[in-house]
Amino acid sequence: MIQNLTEHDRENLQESLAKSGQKVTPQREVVFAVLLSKRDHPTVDEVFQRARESMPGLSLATVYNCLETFVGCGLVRQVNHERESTRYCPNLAPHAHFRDAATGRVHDIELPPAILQSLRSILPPGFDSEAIEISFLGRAQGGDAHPTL
Amino acid sequence: MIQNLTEHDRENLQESLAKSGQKVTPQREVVFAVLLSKRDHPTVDEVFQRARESMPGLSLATVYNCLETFVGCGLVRQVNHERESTRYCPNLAPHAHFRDAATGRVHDIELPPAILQSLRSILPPGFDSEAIEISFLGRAQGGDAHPTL
DNA sequence: AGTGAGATTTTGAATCATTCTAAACAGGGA
DNA sequence: TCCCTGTTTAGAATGATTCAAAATCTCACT
Repeated sequence: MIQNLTEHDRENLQESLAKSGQKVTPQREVVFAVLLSKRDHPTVDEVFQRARESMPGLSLATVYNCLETFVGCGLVRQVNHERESTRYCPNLAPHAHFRDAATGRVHDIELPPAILQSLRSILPPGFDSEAIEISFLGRAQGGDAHPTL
Repeated sequence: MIQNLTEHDRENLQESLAKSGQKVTPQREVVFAVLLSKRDHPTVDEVFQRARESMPGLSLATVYNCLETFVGCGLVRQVNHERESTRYCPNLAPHAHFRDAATGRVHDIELPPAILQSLRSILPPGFDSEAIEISFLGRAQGGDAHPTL
């Protein structure tokens, strides 16, 4: 069972929602509490299951709504920005991707080995990485970074 | 219309497939050619549309198969590893994610500001990034990086 | 207490990418 | 030729997410 929000967390929720002109609702409180009480990067469905324990009538759509709202006002992060169709590229050199928020286009960004190295070094001992994925989200003024390679 | 593979590209295809005991087929040639001829990170459906121009009978399932095969033998990269359900986390501090391939669990990895800075610096002029997403895929020996925060 | 506007929630249907299944097919030995 | 195995195909099935419309709630104003 999910415990209630602390005074501090409720205030935080209240303020963040207020900034985008939205209100605290019982559903939002429960969903937020779920997120805070077990920080294991739950899926929407997991949040739904857990939240239902304290609010049985809660609907899945509401969980989607709440999460979208939270992400919108910066209370919560989405682990997987890129939920559109998978894309493929034959560029095998290590590189990052830049998704232009305006056009949806994806550009390759060259990745210096030094950076790759320093990234690997931030992993705590015991963590072995096979692949690193780096993607920027933003806006590109000009044309292509790597026109067509 | 997609041009044929160059001698060199066909050899590359042939060898890579051979390594995992697979064969070159007309369908695979076409799909590979599509990938090489316009490097704009197409979705499966875009690949399908383009490939159909030179091979009208081609089926969508085959495109999925080919792409999976190519990724499997390292010929092609998938831009979006994480195609499972979206996950959410209330950790707003800048951090990377580490997905344990064995358990599917996602761990937070602290991200030193210096690294974030150097990452931003690799963007060519004109590219303005609002968000950076970094995720490792690999195996974790021990327990959690950030047990429950 | 009553009314109305607007936001929020609910239910269930719809969408869309992806995967699965089963049948047809292709090609290379025995 | 006949089988064996890998590949392709069409269409059904799955699963996450979104949408639409009706019901409900909140709160300001009366």
